[in-house]
Amino acid sequence: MQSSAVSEVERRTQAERTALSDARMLDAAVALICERGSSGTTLKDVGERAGYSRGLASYRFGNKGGLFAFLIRAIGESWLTALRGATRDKVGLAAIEAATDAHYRFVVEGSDAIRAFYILWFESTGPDAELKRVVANIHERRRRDVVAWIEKGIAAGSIDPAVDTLGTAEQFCAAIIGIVYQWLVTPDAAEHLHFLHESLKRQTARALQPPRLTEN
Amino acid sequence: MQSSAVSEVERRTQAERTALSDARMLDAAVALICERGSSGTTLKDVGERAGYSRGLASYRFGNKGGLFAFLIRAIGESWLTALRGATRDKVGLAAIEAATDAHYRFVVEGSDAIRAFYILWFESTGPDAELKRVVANIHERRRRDVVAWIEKGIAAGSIDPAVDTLGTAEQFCAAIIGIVYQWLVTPDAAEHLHFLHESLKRQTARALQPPRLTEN
DNA sequence: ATCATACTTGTTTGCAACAAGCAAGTGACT
DNA sequence: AGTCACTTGCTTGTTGCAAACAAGTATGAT
Repeated sequence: MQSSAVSEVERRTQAERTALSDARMLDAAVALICERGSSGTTLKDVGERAGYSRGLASYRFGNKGGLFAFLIRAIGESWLTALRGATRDKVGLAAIEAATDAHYRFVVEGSDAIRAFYILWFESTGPDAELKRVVANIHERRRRDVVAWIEKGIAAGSIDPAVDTLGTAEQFCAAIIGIVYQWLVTPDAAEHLHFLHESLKRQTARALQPPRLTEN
Repeated sequence: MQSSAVSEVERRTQAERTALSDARMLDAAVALICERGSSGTTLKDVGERAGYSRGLASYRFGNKGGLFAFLIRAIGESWLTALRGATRDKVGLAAIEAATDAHYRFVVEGSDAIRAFYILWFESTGPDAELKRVVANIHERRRRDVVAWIEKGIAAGSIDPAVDTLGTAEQFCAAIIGIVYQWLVTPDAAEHLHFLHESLKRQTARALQPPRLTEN
């Protein structure tokens, strides 16, 4: 509004230009991945759908792997922020339950971006190097968060110290992945997704508060 | 050995020829997928690595999706057979535990084929149509098996009839998927994989034999 | 000998990847 | 403030490669 308010050509700084094209290409890529899958998404289409030339996505991200890594990073970051908000000040089972709820909401609400995110996530199982590293990194961070919650719960006295911390955390993360998988292949079953999250909370609660040992 | 035993060119029936080339291309594809991922695997390389021309894989399977569907079907079938053997005559928790053990062994032993199988499995999360249907089908069959085991366990009196049959089955299948994911991204941790399977058995046992209700 | 089926080779099309050019923003010097 | 050299965002031209299909050759069947 400041410099040439009348001119139709809005003047932007270089940083703003890239930020804008990045954002537009992110949207375009998300839409394309949801529509055609990641292998059906071409760099050409990403650039053009974002309103630029066929070459821009290629130029900016180098190759398909670069684009995908960018997407995972960007969406993953926004997810991480949301998660931190949801679990702030919580420890132990309460934190895990809050995180599970947040995950459910995130999946249901953010739909398209999250779907693309997880499609890429699962794609990273092949030996595709870069993407694999990024995803493994996020996954590891998740696991560490869960471990920390359990340990703080133990310290606070709300969780049995005898609990297998690492094992439970891994089980929990594995279950989340499994749930997401179900959602991806059966996207319509929204209520079903809710059920699986609830069920996971119950199972984790049981794992963290083991029944009093019978003495044989 | 029958017709021209001396001749170096062994005579085969047409059926044998295709069976042989199918098998060789399956091996080649498995190896390539493990080495380079599915997107890095070309039909040309599959044909040539199997000892044929660049065009054979394309001719036989039509397109990449066709090849992948073939792989999933072939490997999935062999897995299903192994599973049926392992759970024969078992019901309830015993069947589920046997199936879990069988899954663990299958993954550890069959390594390369199973890895390729699951890499493709996870890839099928995108909207790639054909592969997706095949995988969803196998997944559904698995789930139904688990439901049947639980129901038979209830009928046999070894499982509490109040148990949420479908929910537990889905939880179980989701956990298997999650475990496999872990293995794919961290293939070296073999003992870890064993732990996750054991842990899943324990959790499922708990879910199926809920602690006697406290009466509040 | 003929026919059918397995397999190969030729050709087209489309994308990825890179290179070279054009355009828009930035900062310094007057 | 104006304009000039430089940097950075973006586009267009080109090459190589794989998918997909068509047309041909060889091998087994009858």
